[in-house]
Amino acid sequence: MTVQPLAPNRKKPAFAEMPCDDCTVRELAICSSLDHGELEQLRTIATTAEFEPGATLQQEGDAVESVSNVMSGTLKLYKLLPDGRRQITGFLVPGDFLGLPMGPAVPYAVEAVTKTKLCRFSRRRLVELMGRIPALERRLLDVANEELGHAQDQMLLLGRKTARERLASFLLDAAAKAKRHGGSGEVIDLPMSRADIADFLGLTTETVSRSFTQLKKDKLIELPDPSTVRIANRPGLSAIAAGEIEAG
Amino acid sequence: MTVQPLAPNRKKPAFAEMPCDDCTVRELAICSSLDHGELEQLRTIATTAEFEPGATLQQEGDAVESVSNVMSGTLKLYKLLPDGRRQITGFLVPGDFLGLPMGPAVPYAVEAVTKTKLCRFSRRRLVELMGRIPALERRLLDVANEELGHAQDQMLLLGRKTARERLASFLLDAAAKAKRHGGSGEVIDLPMSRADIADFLGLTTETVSRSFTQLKKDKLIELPDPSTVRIANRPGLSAIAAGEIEAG
DNA sequence: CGGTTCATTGATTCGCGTCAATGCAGGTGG
DNA sequence: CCACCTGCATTGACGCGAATCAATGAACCG
Repeated sequence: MTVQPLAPNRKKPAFAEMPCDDCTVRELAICSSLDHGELEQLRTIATTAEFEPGATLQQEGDAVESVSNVMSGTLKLYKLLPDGRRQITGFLVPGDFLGLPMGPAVPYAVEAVTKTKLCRFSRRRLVELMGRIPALERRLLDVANEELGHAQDQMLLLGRKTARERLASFLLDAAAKAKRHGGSGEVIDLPMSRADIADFLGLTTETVSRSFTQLKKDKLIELPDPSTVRIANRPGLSAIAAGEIEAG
Repeated sequence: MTVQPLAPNRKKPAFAEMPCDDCTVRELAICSSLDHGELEQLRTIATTAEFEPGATLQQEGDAVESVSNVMSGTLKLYKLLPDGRRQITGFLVPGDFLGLPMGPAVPYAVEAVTKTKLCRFSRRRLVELMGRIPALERRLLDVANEELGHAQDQMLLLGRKTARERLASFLLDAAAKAKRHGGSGEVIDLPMSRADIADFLGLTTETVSRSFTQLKKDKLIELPDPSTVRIANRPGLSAIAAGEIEAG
């Protein structure tokens, strides 16, 4: 998951600085739908940017000037209520697209969980490109459809699942994501804090922690350290995540 | 429980049966992006179908053969857990598009709340048309983006809002929807049961009912009958929905 | 080393769920 | 026309799962 260091680029065409050939997430990102010529066009409007953990990329309501592919690192998207209650609507990992839903203003805040590198496009120019490259628009529609599916799963989780079921679902999703990026599917690295997990699952840190302990006691997972989880009993964990178990 | 279309149109071009000129939701539906010639093309692949209240249009996991515009009536989309817990992910009203996210199988069940009329297209042929009509694809992307925005709002609601706040949010959304269709924005008709509202808001019917009573007591709404709500104090209701109020 | 942040665990509270009863239409058949 | 359902909304009594409040421990760091 390591990426070679980059010079700080700003607005210059990033031809030399951003060789797509070296991009480790090209097959996952929206770029995967493009042929060589189209990729060349996209490349000319792309720049890179890097953020440290905790950095705020944008606030809810900010004007959207750019959209991005995540090249490395992890981001969190969240919404806030006036009194500070927070709901994290998603985590973005390498290959994910940042910028949906596309509107004049972003409906959520974005913050870096780990050191994160983005491949950025001007939103305006991307829209222009979409007009000329149907495959790009199609790909974006596919991504939006995927996101919509995840969002609906998350609604079921937040509206109807117990704390235990929520955590089980989260861990399985994380494992699936990790697998897409060369992970084993058994061992999961969780770069985000318990508070982040709680705000994603609609719980508190205490409840998340207790649920971890509970899953561990039941031999469904192992917890070598707080940010590393090993799935010890996948069928059991899946059954809980799916809501197939009566009691705990 | 399952009801078939009343007007059994199958494959015939529905020129006579579905005169778009008479369509009252054309300006709201995906059709709004099309010029006359394009509308003509879409019309040739459209048929209509009608469903009685309670009719199941499709089950979660069914193969997708068609997508639709809602012409009249109300639909609910929902997901189920094995033990019967249900999460309604959305209600569709006239002008809404049924079929997102577009995949090989629908990730939710669809049921008619009231008598409902659909303008239906073969999914396969719509995808073909999308290839030829960029505006159609663009419009669908817009719709998907809109849906994504709503989904994220709903995640905040389900994960972090109190029962009272959830109901206030729901009523304001319903009022906004009604206004798009010529309603006053003050009086809301709720065709769905308390159980449906509960399953949409991640609550129980009892809690929904108690929250109604509470809002009524606080003079924020009036409730002439269970399916009719009048907003009596919009600023107050908005403040609650936004989570700006300390206590109840 | 003190200071800070974060995860875990325990004790207690509370909002909402569960269980139960009542009321109120609307439909049906005698 | 009325007796009797049946389904839905409302209300009350009570219990539980997760939140809140609080303390401890572990890792990191200047």
